[in-house]
Amino acid sequence: MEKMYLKVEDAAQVLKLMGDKTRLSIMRFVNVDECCVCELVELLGLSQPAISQHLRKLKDAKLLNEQRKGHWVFYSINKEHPAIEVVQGILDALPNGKQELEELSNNNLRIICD
Amino acid sequence: MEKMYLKVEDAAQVLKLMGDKTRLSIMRFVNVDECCVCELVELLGLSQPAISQHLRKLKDAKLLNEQRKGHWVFYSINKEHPAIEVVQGILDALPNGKQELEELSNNNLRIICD
DNA sequence: TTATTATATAAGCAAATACGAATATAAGGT
DNA sequence: ACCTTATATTCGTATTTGCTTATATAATAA
Repeated sequence: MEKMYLKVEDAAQVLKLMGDKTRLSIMRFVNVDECCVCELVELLGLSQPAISQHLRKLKDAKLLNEQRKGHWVFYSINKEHPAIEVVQGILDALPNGKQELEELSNNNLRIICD
Repeated sequence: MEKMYLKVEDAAQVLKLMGDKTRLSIMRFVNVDECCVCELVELLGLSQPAISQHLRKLKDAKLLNEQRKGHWVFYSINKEHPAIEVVQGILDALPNGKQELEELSNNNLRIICD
């Protein structure tokens, strides 16, 4: 199998999106488990519109999948993204969000749907 | 050896810097071989001040080393950077700059100092 | 010294960005 | 139908960004 290269412009777009600490942490969290907006608001300490706007950019770039479950909209990492290996390489170099998500659980702030 | 994680803020800074197609290509080129400013100007088709300003940002972030040789200032990738593995992972996913640098050579536009 | 070449810096500006406030939409419960 | 909760969108704004133009600095050669 021949190695596929990303286009420089496409890679730059992904890196620019991940080059913001809020969005980078969103990716850290959804890399552990899908998250709904209110969980990310809680985890990141920003306003709901701010989080929604970041999520929209990540979704527009196909880095995230969106799935509504009742009241909530859950976001998950898109493992089919052409740059997924680069994305995972980046996230692997960071402390993942597992611990923070567990703290959310302990405070009964996690949303469980199914 | 215990795995060292980057801080989210530090990683975000590196990604933001690489999230610009001009700077990302600068990194592609210096990853092949050290380059002077005028070579990068030629390769990237931007003004000398524009390139200088991009180089300064990369240098300030310690992603690049600077070395003067006579008239010229050569920039090379800093292999000691804490995020170097992430950086290399990104560059490995891109077509490297070898071919474009060879074309420069063929047009006698490469600067050879030592 | 003066001229030339390579690079850096400063100033100004248009475009992009990240945010909050206010408002709109969507879903479920009463 | 109404209310509440979760999310999205719109708008205004302060900040940042990437570039150009003009100028300054650094190194070498004549």
